Amino acid sequence: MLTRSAPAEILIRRLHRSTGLDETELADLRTLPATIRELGKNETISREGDRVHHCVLIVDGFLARFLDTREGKRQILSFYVPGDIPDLQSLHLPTMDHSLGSIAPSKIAMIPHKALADLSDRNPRIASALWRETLIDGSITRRWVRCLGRLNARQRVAHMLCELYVRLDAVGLADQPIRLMTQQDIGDAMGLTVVQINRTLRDLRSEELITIEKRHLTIVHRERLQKIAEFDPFYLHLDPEARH
Amino acid sequence: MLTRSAPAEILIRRLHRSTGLDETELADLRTLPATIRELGKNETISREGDRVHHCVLIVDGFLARFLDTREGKRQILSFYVPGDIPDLQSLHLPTMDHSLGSIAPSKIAMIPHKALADLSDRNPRIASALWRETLIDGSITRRWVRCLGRLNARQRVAHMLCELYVRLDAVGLADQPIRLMTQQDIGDAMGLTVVQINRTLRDLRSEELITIEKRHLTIVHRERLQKIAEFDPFYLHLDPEARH
DNA sequence: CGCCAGGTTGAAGTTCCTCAAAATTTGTGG
DNA sequence: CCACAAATTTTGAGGAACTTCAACCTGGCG
Repeated sequence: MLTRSAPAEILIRRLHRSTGLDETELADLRTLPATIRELGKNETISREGDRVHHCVLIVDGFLARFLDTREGKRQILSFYVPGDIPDLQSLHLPTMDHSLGSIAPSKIAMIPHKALADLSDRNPRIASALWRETLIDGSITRRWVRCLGRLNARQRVAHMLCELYVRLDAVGLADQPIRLMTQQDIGDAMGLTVVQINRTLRDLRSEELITIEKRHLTIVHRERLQKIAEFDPFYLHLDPEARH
Repeated sequence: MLTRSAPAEILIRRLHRSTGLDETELADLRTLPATIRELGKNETISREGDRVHHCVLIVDGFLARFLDTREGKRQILSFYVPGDIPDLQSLHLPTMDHSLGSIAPSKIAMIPHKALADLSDRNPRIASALWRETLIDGSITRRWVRCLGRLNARQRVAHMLCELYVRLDAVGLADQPIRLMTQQDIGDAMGLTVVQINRTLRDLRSEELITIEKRHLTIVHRERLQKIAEFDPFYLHLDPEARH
């Protein structure tokens, strides 16, 4: 059970923020059964083609969805932060069309599909909130398409950092410097090589737009970075009432 | 009303194929009100930031979702073919986070959100079928991320052509040569310039993998083209029971 | 028949990749 | 807490893939 457990509270806080539903309406989430799992770095949770029976709620760490190419190159499709449920789509499409794994030591709660489906049937508001989360995930993926298709390395990296900051900030994790994933992971996400990521980060640092100390990122000039990246957080739909 | 109209039948056939629901279960779709609209080439239906109140069902033609960059570059996020509802997400996220427009003369049916929402409430099977469509759309977008991030021009174009073929085939429109969008549109979709698209298509033609006559595409060697593109149609989730 | 969107080609330039090596950081066991 | 191995970051040099610019075709349509 998630009763008063950290996972339940994370999810409630998250859905409260994204949908505006109050705690009473979301209290049902505490009835969800869940198995906690601790993961090291680079552990795969599910693979393309797998049939899965649980959804994953991130309690701590970073996960990523990814696809591989024949020559062993990896493309990360999306990063996920605490409070995210990266494989919510598996509730309706249980055969994975991509893989899911950790890119940092992480803690996850595995929630059986059946429990989530039953809860959704009982509680249409929660069903709707989960719907919404999945659609926002789609919006993020579409931004990445634009990012990969039309921005250069500098803009892509800047965009990724802006998005990461805003998403972490939304769950209260951007107060201190942000622990970054490896440059290889950033490259796999932005469709670039590690070398290029390294040079781009060096340039952003030398312009004093960001600092990185012991792998921890601080954004020094958020406005300038956002301008470089053409970043507008609207696509994250963080404010349920926002009208652009 | 969509009663026995072409739009209703297109949607019923489409959802029948993708979900396995039979005609009786989907008959309710005929009660949906709809306004038919004819579009020329390159007409915008809705823009990033717009608040919309209808979903669009494609009856004939091609639509595309897209995002622009500051310098006026356009990134197409996805192509849509007859039977698709490209903006189903607007039912839950009514403020557009991207734009939608035609890339060929097209015929669309505009269905009011309210009617679709009411029908979904009344008929959970249809609700679920629509859910599924949206999730498949997400799967397609994720493939495009991999395509843009990790494939070269040749592979990207091959992938796009394979996907277009299979999606059109699924609605019975791939028997004759396929009327292509402009090379500019293909470039905007694959994150490449027109020039590069032109050269890539020329190469694919000279290898006799495809032929293009009067802008109509025929895939001569589908297997070889799929191999080049690393194309596996599973991600389209066309067969509701497929397990990879 | 002539206009114009769209297709085609060449040449030069840029961005990013590849390969390779070295420096630094992180993690682990003693 | 140190020493060592492994992982990650950093830098350089050369090359490939794609872009940019600019011109010239082509075919469908009024």
